[in-house]
Amino acid sequence: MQIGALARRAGVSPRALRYYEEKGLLTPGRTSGGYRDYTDEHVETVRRIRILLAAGLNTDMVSEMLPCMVNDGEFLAPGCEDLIAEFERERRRIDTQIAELHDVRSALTGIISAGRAFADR
Amino acid sequence: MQIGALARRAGVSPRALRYYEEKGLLTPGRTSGGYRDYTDEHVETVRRIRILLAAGLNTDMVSEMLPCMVNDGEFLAPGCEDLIAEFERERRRIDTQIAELHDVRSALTGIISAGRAFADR
DNA sequence: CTAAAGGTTCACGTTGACGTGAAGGTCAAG
DNA sequence: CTTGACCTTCACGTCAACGTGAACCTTTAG
Repeated sequence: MQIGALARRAGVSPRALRYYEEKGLLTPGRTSGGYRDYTDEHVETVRRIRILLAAGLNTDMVSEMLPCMVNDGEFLAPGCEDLIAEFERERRRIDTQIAELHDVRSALTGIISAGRAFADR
Repeated sequence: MQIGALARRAGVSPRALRYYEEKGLLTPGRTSGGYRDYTDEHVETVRRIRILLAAGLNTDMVSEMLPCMVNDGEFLAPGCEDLIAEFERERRRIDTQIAELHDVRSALTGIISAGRAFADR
């Protein structure tokens, strides 16, 4: 599969795929002509990358997590044990972020309902 | 209160306070010498700005929300009614973001627990 | 053989929320 | 009246995840 096909299937730009490779998140094969050659597994990998990036992780963190993700969250390679502390830090960061988002959400809800009450008067 | 004092009380840099002013989030008075002059209310305003920015809102959104925030989330000025639709869009964005964070959080938890099981074997 | 579609590697541009000097003005203290 | 701490306004630098050409190569179809 060429880069354009993967881009369409994964819903990202070819540029993004080249960027992920540059950051070590994706390692396609190469054809004799120098074209990148992707497999079906890469589609799933790209989906995971997008989810992790969307949650605010950076590419370094994603590159550490990907080899530790198999199926629905089982464990994979030796080497991942050393990263547990880092993952726990990241999880705390996410908990903090979720809490902050909840605060802002309720603030927004307060403004919205107050606005509605005002408009419905 | 000068900019340095507010910076210490609010836990931000003087540069950030000047930036907030440039973006219309903060409007201090001026002394005869040209120094910015802040009041105690500005401390609370800065705290709100930080919370909103930390939740991923941009300065434009914050500048629209601030005048609509009074006390613990009551309603304030006329003009805020027109922004309700925008606030609802923002709230949906936040809901999406929270869901994404929960997904990544459970993925992290899966990896961590699998790693622990592996280490405890 | 040739054109078109899609690929390749640079390499600079973008956006947002600031950081970081540079060059100089203000003000209370000694 | 001078030092030192603090302030002022430019104005360029940073970082991350790409966007956007430029110049060129590969592959398939007619």
